[in-house]
Amino acid sequence: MGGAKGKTREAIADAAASLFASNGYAATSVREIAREAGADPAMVIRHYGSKEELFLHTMQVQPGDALRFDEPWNTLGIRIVEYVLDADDRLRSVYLELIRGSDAGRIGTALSAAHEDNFVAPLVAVLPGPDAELRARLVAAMVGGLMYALWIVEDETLARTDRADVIARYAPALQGLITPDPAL
Amino acid sequence: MGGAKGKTREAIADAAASLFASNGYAATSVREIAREAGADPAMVIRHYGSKEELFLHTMQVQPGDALRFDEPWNTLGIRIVEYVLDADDRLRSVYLELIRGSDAGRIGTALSAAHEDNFVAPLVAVLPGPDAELRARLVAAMVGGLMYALWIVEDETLARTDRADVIARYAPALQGLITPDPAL
DNA sequence: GTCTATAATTGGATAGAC
DNA sequence: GTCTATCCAATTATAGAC
Repeated sequence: MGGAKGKTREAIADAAASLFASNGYAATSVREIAREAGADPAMVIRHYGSKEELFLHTMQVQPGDALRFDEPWNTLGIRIVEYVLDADDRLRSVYLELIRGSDAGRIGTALSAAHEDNFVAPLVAVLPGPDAELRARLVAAMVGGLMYALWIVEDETLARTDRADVIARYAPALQGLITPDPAL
Repeated sequence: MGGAKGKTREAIADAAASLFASNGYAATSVREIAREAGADPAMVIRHYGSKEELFLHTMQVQPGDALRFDEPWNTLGIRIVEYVLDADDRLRSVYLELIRGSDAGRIGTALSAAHEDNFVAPLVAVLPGPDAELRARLVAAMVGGLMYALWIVEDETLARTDRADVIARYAPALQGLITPDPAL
């Protein structure tokens, strides 16, 4: 882990990230990754063992991508919606490709882990009140729903809708699960 | 369209539906479908033109699967959540495989169409009040979120949670978008 | 560490006899 | 309508020279 030793190794990872993001897992070949990286197909396997390993190594939610759940609860719904709306292309494609590849055992596991680590667990940790775990899991589901509509179904009308309007309508639904409901 | 003429044709469709549902699009081969149907691989192509055509022909939301949107609005949120929770294996796998295959052009289009025809359009038609289209699209997103959490991520904890509790927590969020908000 | 060459499979789809 | 035989393209992954 140091210096310029793994130059081609990094080039392969970069090329893979770019191609997996653009064309998806199935449509990206090891040959194509090697060509893009200026390396040899054999090196791709030599460095990462298999195409799936390389995919899992590359398509990960980075530490910097994580949403902060430690600020005031009464605006958390808004911040969560903004997190999805403001996601950059890389983060977006990571989730998108994990979802699309979720039938392959390891990739499905990686998606479950990302969902659990990045949304469910932090939410469970901060949510006050009863049924915290259930509410956290349903909030996480709603986040997934926004990703689903915008990134998978590609609801263009929704994507073109004024950002503030989407937040004004969707965030309260999240907030309703975040703020403990005395009546329930 | 009658009689016992297309016997193998139907056998192929049935085998394809079963295999696509169990193993997904990519992992299912034309040869396997033929074997399961007791037919010849060539017949699969002869009848349906291509594997993708067969997939699109097979993995469709049937008329009987459709949710009714014409009953009283104040319980629509509950009925929508129940629709997802009560979905049978076939309907579930149709959505699941459309989502997973959504990077292939035609399949992605089919998913968008199913989403639009089965959720967004009927909702827009019945929702009263302002921003009906935006609210309909966000309700559809929430439905997708529940599918996402239960079927793609396979949140086992959520799946094991008491049905009534899930409804009690998630349906109000949908209902909040369905019932016009005078303050907005 | 790197590359050439190729193994070993598998896939979808077609041609043409019956 | 049906089946036999096969084509052709593409894949991941490996073996072994340099």
